[in-house]
Amino acid sequence: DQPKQRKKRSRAAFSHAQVFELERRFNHQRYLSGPERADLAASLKLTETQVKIWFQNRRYKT
Amino acid sequence: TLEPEEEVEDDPKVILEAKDLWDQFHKCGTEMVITKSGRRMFPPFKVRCTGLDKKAKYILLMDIVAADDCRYKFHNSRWMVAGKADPEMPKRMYIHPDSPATGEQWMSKVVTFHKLKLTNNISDKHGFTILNSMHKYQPRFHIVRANDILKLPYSTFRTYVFPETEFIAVTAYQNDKITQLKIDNNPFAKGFRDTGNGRREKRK
DNA sequence: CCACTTCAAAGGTGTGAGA
DNA sequence: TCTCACACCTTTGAAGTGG
Repeated sequence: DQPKQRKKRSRAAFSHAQVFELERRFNHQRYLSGPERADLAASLKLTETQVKIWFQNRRYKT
Repeated sequence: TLEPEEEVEDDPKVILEAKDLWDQFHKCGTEMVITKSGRRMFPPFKVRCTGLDKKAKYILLMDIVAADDCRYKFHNSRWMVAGKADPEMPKRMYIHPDSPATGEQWMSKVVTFHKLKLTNNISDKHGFTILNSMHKYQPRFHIVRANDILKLPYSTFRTYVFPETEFIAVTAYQNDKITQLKIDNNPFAKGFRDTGNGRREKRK
């Protein structure tokens, strides 16, 4: 499914499926290489920056 | 006991978190609200585990079973038996979302079941725990040694019961003392506390 | 990359009315 | 007894800022 994007300037909330996949990958590797990040971003329909920041936040979060 | 699996040495011990709080509620007769859309428990059911095998994988789960076969009513500020229990609801197990995980992982943190929700909706599709209003229930905690969730039904359960977590399911609170305990301790109900700082006005 | 912060959206409380 | 919309809170977590 799609991330919901409405309004001007608001917080993007990733879909359940997107988080599930991100989490699954994180469980396997805490760091992503450039190409890996690009692939994952494309398959999840997220920007590379979003994936990068997600992993960064996820690592910090305990 | 009779698993063809590798030798696993464990002797699990489980302690209930926030026992003091549970005791306060239990003393007054704990009530848990059930709604169509699902309601969390308060106090939240949390446990700390020790004595698991660090390397072995475990599935942790909960269920909530009838404490007796009675229906209750709250009369004259007291819970009284009001006849035989209604037909039992479909029985559901709540598997902790982190399952399966290693003993080391489980023991490293408090195991929380706050995502378990209670409902009175017989045709619930969310996997919530379905209960009968005005009936008494006992939550149970289970540890199962298993690496695959599909093997669950054939595995050996180790079951732990904490009597102080017993409660009566209600659709609206009956005992004012319970309502007050919830308001005083549940952060989400902070808006109903009558702190001198005159937010909310009158209370009876 | 990490450390922390920011700040809406999401969502959990009991209420009190009306069945 | 039960249900539902509120008002009033918290928690969540992507994005911001600086190192």
